[in-house]
Amino acid sequence: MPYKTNKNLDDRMNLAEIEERCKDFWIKNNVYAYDNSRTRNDTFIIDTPPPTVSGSLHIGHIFSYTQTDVVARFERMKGKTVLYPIGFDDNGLPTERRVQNYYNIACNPELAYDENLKLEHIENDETPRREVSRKNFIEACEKLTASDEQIFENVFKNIGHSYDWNIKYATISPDSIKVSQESFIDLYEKGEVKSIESPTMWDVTFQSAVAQAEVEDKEVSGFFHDIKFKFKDSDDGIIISTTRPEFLPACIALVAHPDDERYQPYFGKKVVVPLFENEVEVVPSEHAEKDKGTGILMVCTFGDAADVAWWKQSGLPLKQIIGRDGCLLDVTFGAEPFVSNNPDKANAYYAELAGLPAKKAREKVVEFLRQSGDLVSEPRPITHSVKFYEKGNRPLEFVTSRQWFIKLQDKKEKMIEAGRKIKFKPQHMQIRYEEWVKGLNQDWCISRQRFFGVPFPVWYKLDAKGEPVFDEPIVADRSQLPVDPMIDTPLGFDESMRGQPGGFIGDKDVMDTWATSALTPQLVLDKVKNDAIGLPFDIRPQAHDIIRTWAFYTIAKALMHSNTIPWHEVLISGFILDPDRKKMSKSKGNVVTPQHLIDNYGADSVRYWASRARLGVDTAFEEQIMAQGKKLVNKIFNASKFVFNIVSSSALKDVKDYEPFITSPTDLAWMSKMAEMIKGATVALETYDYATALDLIEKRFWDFCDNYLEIVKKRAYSESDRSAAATLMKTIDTFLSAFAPFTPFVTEEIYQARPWGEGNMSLHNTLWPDLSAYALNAKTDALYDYISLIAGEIRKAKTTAGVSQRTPVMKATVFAPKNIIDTIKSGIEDIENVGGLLENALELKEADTLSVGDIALDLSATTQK
RNA sequence: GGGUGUGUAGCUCAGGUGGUUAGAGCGCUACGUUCACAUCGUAGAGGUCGCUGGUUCGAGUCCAGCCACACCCACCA
Repeated sequence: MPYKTNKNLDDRMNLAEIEERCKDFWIKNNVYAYDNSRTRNDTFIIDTPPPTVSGSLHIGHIFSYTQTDVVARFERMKGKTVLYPIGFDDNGLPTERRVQNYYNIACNPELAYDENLKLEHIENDETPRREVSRKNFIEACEKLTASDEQIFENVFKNIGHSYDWNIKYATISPDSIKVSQESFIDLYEKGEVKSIESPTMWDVTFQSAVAQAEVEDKEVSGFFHDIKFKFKDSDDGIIISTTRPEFLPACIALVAHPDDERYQPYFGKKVVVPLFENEVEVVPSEHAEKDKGTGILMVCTFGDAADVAWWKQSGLPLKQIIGRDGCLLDVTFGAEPFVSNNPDKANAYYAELAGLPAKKAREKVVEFLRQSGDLVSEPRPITHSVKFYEKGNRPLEFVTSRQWFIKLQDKKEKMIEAGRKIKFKPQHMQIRYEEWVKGLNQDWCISRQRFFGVPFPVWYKLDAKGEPVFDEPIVADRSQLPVDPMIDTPLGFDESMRGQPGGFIGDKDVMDTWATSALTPQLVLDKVKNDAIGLPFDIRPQAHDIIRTWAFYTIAKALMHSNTIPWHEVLISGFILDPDRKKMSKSKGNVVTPQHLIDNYGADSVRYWASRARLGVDTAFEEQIMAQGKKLVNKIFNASKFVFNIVSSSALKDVKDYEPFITSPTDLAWMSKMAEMIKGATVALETYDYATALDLIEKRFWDFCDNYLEIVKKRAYSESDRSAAATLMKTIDTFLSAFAPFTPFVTEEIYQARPWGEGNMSLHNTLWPDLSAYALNAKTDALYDYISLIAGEIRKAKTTAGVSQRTPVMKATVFAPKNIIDTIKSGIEDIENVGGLLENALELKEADTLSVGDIALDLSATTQK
């Protein structure tokens, strides 16, 4: 399909029209299609980040994704085929959370499917959530993600990202589920994945386990409670400070440091837990620190991560009192593990607590302690940091449950080694990766007790009593994938045996969303089905906040699956900060969305803004830069239009092969400057330093408009001179290519409207310019600088005199060393033209240094307006 | 407490291997406006390069120590 040209750029520039024309042209002509017949060496592969589908893209996405697009476009123009996929991360908790809020629903897997269920967006979050079946819930997720993804896709197309839209994946699609389940099976067979029952960090709102990487600390206010644990048959005791007195019923020991003299006399002795009256021992352990608080603490199952660690090596019984919903479980004192010297009293207290959320239970316990006199002083307010799921708003609890884990702790060394084989840009981001790996203290919990995600390809046999046999999971055969164990039946079983003693049940959990997004390279390979390519890819662009998740997990999976690194380089983009240098986030309400900026300034200008920032550097959002970009785009358009006019009326109008006509010394000197620019920009782009490349190109372009174009304007219009017109053509062609990765819309429009050249092909399928043939030696090259300087001095003289630039110059003297004078002589006509010099007005005099003086203006010519 | 980065003009940012009067764009001021462009041009004002020491003939640039800000991790009785 040919491009609908705006012939000779006759119309005034209309950004919206240009953008529409280009989008249409690029898509209909498959301009950005990946060519799978090319060799790996001729292919550039990008592991594009699939944005999380959770509402709207914000300007930070546009920022970093555009930087990658510049790289992709450059590599394409270097002659490579670019495998530049696009994906959407639409499975997992973030999506479910959005769906719950958007439709105000919650999943209740007990309910039956309602095929007439109507889903509507509900703004008011006050009304209680409507409960829907698992199937209805998943359908709601599918519905909302589909419309969200369409919006994302439009924005990406509007900003001109050159993805191959044929290679589009979604992490919840059947293909992705298959790849993700294959990954699970592979790791299961390799012994890298295990299912164990153990205390796990648990989000009580989403009622799911979460992984270390998804946890973040938040400062919250709380209270220290000083509680007296009395020795048996004594009024003396030990005072314990705790922030979580509601855990008293689950207390299993008191712990102090072995060297702590204050408590040495008590080690081995028993104390009585207030209210619940069970006896616990005072135990020495390195776990406690002498100079923290009172130096002694109570261990409960489980108030925090340290409790879990201590409990694991203690051999003491587990007293789980927090349930999956964050409320206190129903337990009875009087039998193991809830022993008590006074079960009736303990049960009476506990009956008041059972079913309450932890926070409410805490208040109740404090009230009881106050009454019983065990609270030795009033609670003291403190702020302390507490672990939260990054997307949750209630503190995490430790709940014992059966979860799938991928073994990571035994691979720290290998992971660091792998990280060192990958080049991080900027380099210091590698240190972040290593620090995270070093600090790993848990395996990767990949199961989530949720609904919209990749199911585990696993069933469990039921024994004669109907209890699941977790130690011998039935793993799906690869031929069954993708599989949903809640619907599909394991090989060798009949669906009628589901839930029956001696039969089977499906694993009802889904996988952590990262377990799938850590496979983005594999998802892409699955899509393109080309055996000639594989891991490692060339680049992984991403932001620094997800080094510990996305980069880390992808490296881990590549290592475990194929013992390789997933990519050669990681390009870390910076964040966009708000004008107060604060991180943009929904909760702060300072998020800027992109579409109105594209509408106001044009896609090219927004891209210009993004391309100016260096990798890894956080940047304050500055709309002025887009205005600056718009000026540049306008200038590119107008300068091109001007050159088109000149060329159309010149002798070169119908000449295709114009380059041999570039012969005049000034023009050759200019072309040398252009060659220098291309060389610098190429080197910069090859190392992903697009910002430096843009800077070089832009500076030279403004120089072109301000100086070169002014210098040759007059000569270019003359019938006899073909060199100037040819140089202008070559210059415009070069600038169009050089700007193409940055401002693809305006450059395509101009390229297609050129009065010379073919114009059927997209500019973005042409090759990056090579001007090395024009690189001159420094002496000849300098002619352009001299002329610019002389013209500048004359211009300045006119400005200082406050007269029009049209004012003729009667005399001007250039002082310069002999060799420079010789050079200048070769461009004398251009100097006269650009300066408005009368005949013989220019005088050249020998001197030690180059300067311009004795400028005499013909003021009589400017008196009338 | 451990780690990383940043601190240069009112604002947003550039400033390889240390070298003459420290740069750009925006903003501000003045002037101009020529047949590509007012989404224009020319010129000007504006900086003790976070602070303090050190190395050096010479430091924005190297070293040490501080200060401020941001981010990551850990602790969180």
